[in-house]
Amino acid sequence: MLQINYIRQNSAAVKERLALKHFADLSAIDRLLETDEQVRKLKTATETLQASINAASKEIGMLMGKGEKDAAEIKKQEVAQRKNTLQDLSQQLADAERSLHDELVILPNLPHSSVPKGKTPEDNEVVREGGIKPILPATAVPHWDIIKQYDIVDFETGAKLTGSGFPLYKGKGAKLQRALIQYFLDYNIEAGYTEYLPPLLVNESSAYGTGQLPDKEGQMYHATADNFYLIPTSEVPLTNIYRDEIIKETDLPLKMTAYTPCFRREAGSFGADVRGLNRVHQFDKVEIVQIVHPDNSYQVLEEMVVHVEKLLQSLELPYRILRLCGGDMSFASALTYDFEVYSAAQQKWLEVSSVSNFETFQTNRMKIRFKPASPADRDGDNKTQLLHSLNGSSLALPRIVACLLENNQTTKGIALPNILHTYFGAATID
RNA sequence: GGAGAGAUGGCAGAGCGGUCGAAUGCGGCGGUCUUGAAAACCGUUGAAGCGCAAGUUUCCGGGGGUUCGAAUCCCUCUCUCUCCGCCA
Repeated sequence: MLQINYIRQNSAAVKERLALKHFADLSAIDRLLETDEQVRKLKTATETLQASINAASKEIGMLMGKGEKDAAEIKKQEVAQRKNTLQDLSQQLADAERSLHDELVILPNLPHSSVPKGKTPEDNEVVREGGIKPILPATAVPHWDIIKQYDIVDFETGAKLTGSGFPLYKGKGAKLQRALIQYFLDYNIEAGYTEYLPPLLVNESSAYGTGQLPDKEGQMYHATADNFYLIPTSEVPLTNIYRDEIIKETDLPLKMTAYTPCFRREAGSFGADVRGLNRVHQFDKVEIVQIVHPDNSYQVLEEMVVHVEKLLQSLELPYRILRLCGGDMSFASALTYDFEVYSAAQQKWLEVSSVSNFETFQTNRMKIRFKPASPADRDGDNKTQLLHSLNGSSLALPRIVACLLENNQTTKGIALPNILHTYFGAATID
């Protein structure tokens, strides 16, 4: 959620930034500022009245104490009248505040100055590419055929158990998942991230905190009997660990990692994109999250990008890094880098990671703040400030698996990259 | 699932319907003392908002109510703990 103070002071810039994100209704900003004006007027009026009532109540207490009952009675009547007005005013204030919140919460985050113009994925900017695209034999097939050949993922039985998009991993397929998860976690921990194993269901406040609610409700599975949501990513529980906390500056940065299954309803998706492991309702992902000082967040973002890049390099997969254009970015992000790996058999790029800086968009909702350590070394005061939050996949498994299978297929089986041999307990899947 | 107890500041823990944003202790920060440190002593120390300011409002788990006035009384929800039941 954007901060109203910022919008008030920078309305022209806000409009310009929102336009880059293709936010349709820029006049919403003017309406928002009007509502804000209204709220502040009502607030002043309400509080002045409340102050007079509080003062009168104290007087009544004193009069009662002195035994001057008649004088106290007169005061009571006065207060009763003012309370009528107060009720009216505070109702208006509550309405105005609700409108302000509703108008504010639908605004997406402002894109960073480096975000390229554009509306569709074609407008994303390729930052760099790495790895070597393999030259596959004529007999090469896509992963949905490979998994049948080696009997390692069974979609039909998954559909029987649950529904389509719930793969059943089997034998070496299951073990490959476990090997990748273990490797990714070890890699992240090595880089200073603390491992967590969070709940897979979260309450409404948590889903709201990271921005899944109110607008993306339909994307999550909802356990209605208890009003819990199945997490679409471990970003949700991880970031919410620090909801409503004021963090000591000396404890920064906070670096977290977790493996969890992720659940996505993916309502409305269709077509060739959804074949095999390309898009599923339940998948495994290892996530990294950082909560950092606002001065460092873009440096940290670059570090996270390099972190993920090296991970992909270690898997010996051809990849590219994209800087997403305004139209392709997520609601909450200020700057996003997508990682794609090249699926040689499908002859297309598959997104395997998305690394974003949310600046204060999430932390404002969650009230994740810090108090500057020493007021003396800054010229301003030492008011608590919002921190910046960032996250990225490191990494999401299904498409990595798809590429590993497709790009490494040989007549003697799937030749796994060196780094996985120990984790998997073998060099090939055959 | 059943019965009971509880939720107060970073932590622990008081709190009679008015003088309570809240005693006290610990912790934190600053200082005195010290070559330095410890101890001792002194001071200071919650958050959010409105206002140019003076100031003022709100917050004692969440929501609602009683009252001129609620941390304190009532209702309700959530959570925690103890005991019982069930269970990997």
